[in-house]
Amino acid sequence: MTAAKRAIADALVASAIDLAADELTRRVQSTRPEISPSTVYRVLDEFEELAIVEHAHLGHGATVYHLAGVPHGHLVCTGCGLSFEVPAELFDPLARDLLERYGFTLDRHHVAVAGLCERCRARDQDRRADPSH
Amino acid sequence: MTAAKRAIADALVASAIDLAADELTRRVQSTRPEISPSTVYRVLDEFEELAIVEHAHLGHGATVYHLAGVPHGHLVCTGCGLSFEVPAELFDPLARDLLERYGFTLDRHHVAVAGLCERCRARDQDRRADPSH
DNA sequence: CTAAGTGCAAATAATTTGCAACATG
DNA sequence: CATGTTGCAAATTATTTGCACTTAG
Repeated sequence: MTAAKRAIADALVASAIDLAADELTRRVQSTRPEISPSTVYRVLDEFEELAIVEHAHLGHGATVYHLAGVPHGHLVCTGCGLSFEVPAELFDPLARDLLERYGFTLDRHHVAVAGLCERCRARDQDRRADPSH
Repeated sequence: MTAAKRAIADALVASAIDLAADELTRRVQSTRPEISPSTVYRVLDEFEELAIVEHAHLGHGATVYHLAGVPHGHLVCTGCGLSFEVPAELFDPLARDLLERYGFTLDRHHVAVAGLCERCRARDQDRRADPSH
């Protein structure tokens, strides 16, 4: 294994949450500034083929990556942009339904659904109740 | 209402499926070649604010747009790239769950989940059974 | 008229690719 | 030493923005 791969793997292990390639590159470069973004993308691709890493698409934002082995879905708030990781089992009933009705096999660790978090929901309702709009 | 908006609205009404801004621009330009992509993006934004149009993110592909009023979710096959529209009610149980457990209000018409369609699933299993890999 | 809307070209952002230099086994 | 890896710069794709010009009301 090469130095670049080592550094990228380390950064992935060290981070608790999903990271965009962008952010991952920044972290890797804090130790090894010579490692280029393209290498990060290439290594991530390779890691994915080896099933070491998985990615998900969070709305319009950049693709995020995380170590495989901790399956989880994502809730993305369209109000504030924050995203939350939730256990993959939450999607099991849906997965069963999709398989039965459409023959579609849901990829649970790749799921990101949009909506409003509690806070943004509340703010939205206030706005609707408020006459000034 | 301006000519550009009229043309874009017409193209949206005429298309049965969700379109990327890219494809929508192409269709609009087949009639009015002078209409620029930036106008398409700007008008789509405006239509969204008026709740005439909604968008969804299908995996790593471009954002797709469709007329509001026909709520539906999307299944995106990571094998062949095809996407399927499914009734929004399919996500109601999940929506209920997310609200109860996380206070998260699912945006049903904005949902796109990844997985494998029947055909790609089958191909995948074949590949796994086949010794040549 | 006058503000809103538009075309065009340039700017961003995320990602990919070509290629020559380099490191690893 | 042969091959797989990398860094860098340039190319791509999707989208946004600045700005001068046009058009609808």
